[in-house]
Amino acid sequence: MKDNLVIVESPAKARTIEKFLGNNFVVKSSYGHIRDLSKKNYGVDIDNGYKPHYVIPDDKKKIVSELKKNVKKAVTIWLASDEDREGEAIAWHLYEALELNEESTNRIVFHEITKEAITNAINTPRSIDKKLVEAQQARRILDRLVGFELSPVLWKKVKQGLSAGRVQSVAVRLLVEREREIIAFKSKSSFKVTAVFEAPDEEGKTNQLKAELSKRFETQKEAVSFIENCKKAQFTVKDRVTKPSKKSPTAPFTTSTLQQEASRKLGFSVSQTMSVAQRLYEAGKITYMRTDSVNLSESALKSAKKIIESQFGEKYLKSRKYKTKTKSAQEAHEAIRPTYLENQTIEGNSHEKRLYELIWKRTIASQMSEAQLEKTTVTIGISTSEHNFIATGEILKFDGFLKVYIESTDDEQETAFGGLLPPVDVNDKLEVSSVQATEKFTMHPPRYTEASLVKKLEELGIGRPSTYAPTISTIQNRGYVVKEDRPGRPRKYKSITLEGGQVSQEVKTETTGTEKAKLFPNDIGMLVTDFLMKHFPEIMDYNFTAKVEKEFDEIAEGKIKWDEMIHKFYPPFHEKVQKTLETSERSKGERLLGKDPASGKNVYVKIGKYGPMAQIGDSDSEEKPRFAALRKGQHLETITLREALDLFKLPRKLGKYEEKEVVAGVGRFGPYIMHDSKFYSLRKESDDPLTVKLDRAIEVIEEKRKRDREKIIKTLEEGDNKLYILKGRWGPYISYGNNNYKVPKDVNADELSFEDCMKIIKNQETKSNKRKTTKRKKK
DNA sequence: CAGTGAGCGAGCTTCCGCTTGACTT
Repeated sequence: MKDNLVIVESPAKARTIEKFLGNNFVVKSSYGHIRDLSKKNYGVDIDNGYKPHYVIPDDKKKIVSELKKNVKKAVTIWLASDEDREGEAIAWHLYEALELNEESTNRIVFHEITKEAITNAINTPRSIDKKLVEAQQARRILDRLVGFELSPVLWKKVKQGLSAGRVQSVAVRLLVEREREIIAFKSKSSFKVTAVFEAPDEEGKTNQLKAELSKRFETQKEAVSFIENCKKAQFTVKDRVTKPSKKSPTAPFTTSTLQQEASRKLGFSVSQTMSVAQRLYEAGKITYMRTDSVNLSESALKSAKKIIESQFGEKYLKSRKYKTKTKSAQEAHEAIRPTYLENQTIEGNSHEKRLYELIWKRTIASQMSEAQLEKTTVTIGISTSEHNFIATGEILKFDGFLKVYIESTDDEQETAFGGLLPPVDVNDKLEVSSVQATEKFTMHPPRYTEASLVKKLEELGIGRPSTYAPTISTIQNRGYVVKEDRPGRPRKYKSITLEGGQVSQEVKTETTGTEKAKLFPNDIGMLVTDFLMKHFPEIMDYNFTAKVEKEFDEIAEGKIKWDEMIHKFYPPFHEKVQKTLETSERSKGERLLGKDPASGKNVYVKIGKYGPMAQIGDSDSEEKPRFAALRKGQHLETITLREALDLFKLPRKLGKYEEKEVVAGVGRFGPYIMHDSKFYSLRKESDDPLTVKLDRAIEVIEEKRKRDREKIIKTLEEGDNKLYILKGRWGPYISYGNNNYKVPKDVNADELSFEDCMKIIKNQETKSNKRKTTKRKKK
C-alpha cells in the first residue's frame, strides 16, 4: 500500500528522496511549473482586477494527467516544491490543477536532501502560503505585461520579431554602454621603468633583484633623461620591510560563481557549464546546480572535515559558514557541491570530470585554513634622482587552502607571487646590470564575457540562477549581441635600455586588443537600447528590478495587495506605450555622413531589411540609390564617410584567370574571391578584399582546389548516379545530389560499395525527415 | 551559402522562471 504521494520539482530529486522514505510513499515530479498565463490577451484580464488566466501548456498536459492518476490512488498528498516564491506558486498550481483538497494535502519544505531533513519536514507540515503565491503572481503578471506590451512596439517602430523585457533589455543595455565607453576611450601612454640589480650574498654568489621605479614618466624625453642619469648613479638600499598577510578561501559555488570559474578555468560557455552540471546532478554526483545559496549541509561539513584531516592534516582544517552577499538570493537549495565528498574524482567524459573536480576543490578549499604569506618590500635609492626603485617579493609561509584551489580573476594583470628576495640589507650598495623604460598604454574597460555579464546581472539582482544561461541565448538569438573572437592589431611602442654603460632606443611592436569569446553589441542592439531608453527609461533603470522585488516582498509579508501593486504600475506604463506608438518615428538609426565626391549625392548609413547598410543617393529621388552592407566591427554611429565609400568599391574585378573573371568582395560570410561562379573565402585577418591582388587570389583558388582534391576518399558510380565519399571536419561523409550524409563511426569508409552508401543514405533520410517535422512543429 | 534594400498586406513574432528532454553538427 502506498498511501502517500510526494510531489517535487525535479525527477532526479524524486528518485533520491524516494529512497529515504518508506514503502508507504511514492514520489513524483512536476518538472517545474505546470501552469502558465495564457498567451491570448496577455493572459491577464486588465479591466477585471488583472485577473490571471492560467492554462496548462501542451508539453505539461501529460505530466498533469499522470499526476492526477497518482493523486487518485493516494490518501495524503505532500507538496514538496522549493521553499521560495516560485516553489510556493508551483505548490499552489498543483493544488488547483490537481483539484486537491485541504484535508488531504500538506505543504512541506526541506533545504537539503538527507533522511533527517526529509523526515523532519514530514513531521512539520503546513498549508500553502497564499501571500507568497500572490507575490509570485505579481512577478509573473508584471513580466508578462512589460514583455508583451514592449515587444510589439519594437515590431512596429524598429523591426519585426524583436523582443524586450525586464531582464534582457537591461542586459543588452550593459553591453551597449560598455561598448560606447570603449569607443570613446582614449588610450594614454607612459613609461614604466624597471631595473635588474646584482646582489651578492654571503658566499659571494650574485642574485638578481628586479625592481620597478615608483614613478612613471609621461614623456619619452623624461624617460631618456632619467636613464641617462642612471649611468653614473649609485644605488643604495634604503629600506627593507617584511609584513605578514593572509588569504582566505572563497565561498562554495553558486550557479553564477560556477559559471564564472568554469569560464575562466575551463573555457566553458555559460550554457555548456549548465548542461554538464545537469548531467552530474542527474547522475547523483553533485547537488542541485541552479542555486544562489553558499550554504553547506551539516553532513557535508562533517565529511569535508574528515577528508581534510586525513588528507592534509588538522592544521589545514578550518570549518566555516558562508553568508550570501547577494540581496536577491532566495536560498531554497544548498550550494553546489559533490554529493559524496569522499569521491575526489568521478567516472565520466572529460568535461564532466573537469567540472566535478573544480566543484570538489572549491568545496574542500572553503573548509580549509587561510594561507599565510609574507610580503617583503625593498626600497632602493638613486643618487641622481628623487625617485626610488621598489622590489617586492611574496613568499608562502603556509599554503592552507591554496593546496587545493586558487581562485582566478577577470583581471589579466600578472599577480603571481614574486618569490623570495635576495638577502640585501639597508645601506647595501647594489650594482645595476640593466635599466629599461618601456612605453605602456592604458587599457579601455574590458568587454563582457558571458560569465562576467552573469556576474554583473547577479550584482544588480537581475535574473535568477535558472535564467542566466537562457537570457544570454535570447539576446544573441535576437541579434542584439554576438559572441565572437576578434583579432588584435599591431601597435608600436618605444623602449629605452641601459646596459653595459650604453643607452639604446628601439621601437618594438606588440599585438593589442585581441578578444576571445567576448560579447559585442550589434547596431540593432544599440538602436533598440536607445529607443527603449528614450521612451521607457524606468524599465531600463538598473534599479527597476530591485524596486519591484521590494514590492513583491511586501506582498509576501501582507503589507500591500498584489493587484494594487500592479495597478500602480500598469496604467501609466500603458499610456506611455500608446503615446510611443502614436507619436514616435520609425527608428532606423539613420545618419547622414556627407556627400559622395564622385556623384555629389548624399551618403547615409542606416538599418535596412538585411541589417546595417550604407546608401548613396536619396530614396525618393528618381535614380535608385546604391546600397552596400556594413562590415563586421563597423558601427552606424562610428563609421566615417571614407569607410562608407570604400564599401562601394566592392565587388572589385582583379583580372582574368583561366579566361574567367576574378572578383573580390565581401559577403555574409566575410571576404571572398569569386571565380567561374565559385566562391573562395579570403582569410579574415590577413587578406583585404579592397587591396588584394590577382596573384594572391589565384593562390587562394589553387589552395582551395588542392584541399578539395585531398578531400575525396572515393568516387562511386552506377549508371547516371554518382556519389563521393569525402573527408570532412567531423569525419568521412557521403555527398550525393545536393545532400551530405555522415558515414557511421563503426564503418570503414574506404571499403564502402555503392549499395552500402545508398543504404546509409536511406537510413539517414528517414531520420532527417522525422527531424524536419518536429522542427516545424516547434516553429 | 556570398548579387538583395519599391510598396502592400496577411500572418507571425514577444516576457521571466520553474523543469527536462531530444536533437546533432
